Amino acid sequence: MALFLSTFINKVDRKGRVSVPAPFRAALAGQVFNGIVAFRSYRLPAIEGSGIDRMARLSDSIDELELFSEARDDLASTIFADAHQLSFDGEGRIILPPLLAEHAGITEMAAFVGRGATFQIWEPDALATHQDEARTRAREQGATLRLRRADE
Amino acid sequence: MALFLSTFINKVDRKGRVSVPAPFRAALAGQVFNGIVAFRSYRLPAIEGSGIDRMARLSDSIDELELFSEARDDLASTIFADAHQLSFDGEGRIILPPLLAEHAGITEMAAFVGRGATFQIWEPDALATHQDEARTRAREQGATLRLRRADE
DNA sequence: TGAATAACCATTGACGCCCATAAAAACCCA
DNA sequence: TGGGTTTTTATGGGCGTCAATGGTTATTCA
Repeated sequence: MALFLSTFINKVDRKGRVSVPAPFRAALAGQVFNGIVAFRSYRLPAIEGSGIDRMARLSDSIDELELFSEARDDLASTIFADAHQLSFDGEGRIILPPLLAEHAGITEMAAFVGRGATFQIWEPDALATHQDEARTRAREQGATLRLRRADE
Repeated sequence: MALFLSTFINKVDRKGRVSVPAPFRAALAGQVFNGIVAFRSYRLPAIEGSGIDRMARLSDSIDELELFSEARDDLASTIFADAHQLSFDGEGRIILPPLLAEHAGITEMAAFVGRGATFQIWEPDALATHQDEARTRAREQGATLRLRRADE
């Protein structure tokens, strides 16, 4: 499974193209679709991104929700209907669809933020604000995580 | 699992490169990514380091939290966004990103401190100060530790 | 035929890769 | 055990390559 780490800030050119950071491209290498999958985050002013492999897993997770439930319905329509397949050009760039760019407030620069199995794309200033809040919240609530054992 | 012991102080050259101590490199041998993962310590003026295997485990742990929950979000953005993959050059060196070096106050020299499954990178003087304090605190509080049995 | 998109090429600056050297550690053998 | 030899580390520097970015031409679809 791909592992996305760190944050990279790249420029959006006048044609709406952005380079996907080389390490992210490397993490996606070998997947059936040569590009990324992106959709609007429904809680944050950001774009959610991942490889196409992850979408298959998401589909499975949602499949496990109760049939005809409202939650399932909402998730399915929010995520899959809104998902864009953005393929790489020869230089590893994607074109940010206006709808997504707008949702994240991206105009000049785009910040690619690793989140482990997925990543997000933010407007750099909005990202800085959000991270301050997230860090504070994580610390205040003493968010902890039990680390899985290697063989678990 | 990698095991990092002892302390090594190496020079940072003008290109920002530092040799990772050979014993640490040996401990990391065989991992999928030939290098280290580093991020700013939350509580200390130091850099936290580990192999990529540990990050993969962290990613799996976070994957078990509820999708799109706030807690998951906060953890992911706090942990992964700030992590850097630093690969070894042919001589076992890494380049310290300015952001990390700055956080730890590292300019000339870097101290690699083994902490078992992980390690830290310090500015040598700051490390000495910190260790004095830690030692004093440990003595005052009579810190003890129950050793796990081998099969526990 | 025009607009949007995709494919192609060009530039530059950073980074990875290679070689060289010196010191230290490990090794070997008498 | 001790002295000498070999190997490994740490460190410094140069050069080629690739990533990021910008622009131009071809191609597709309405």
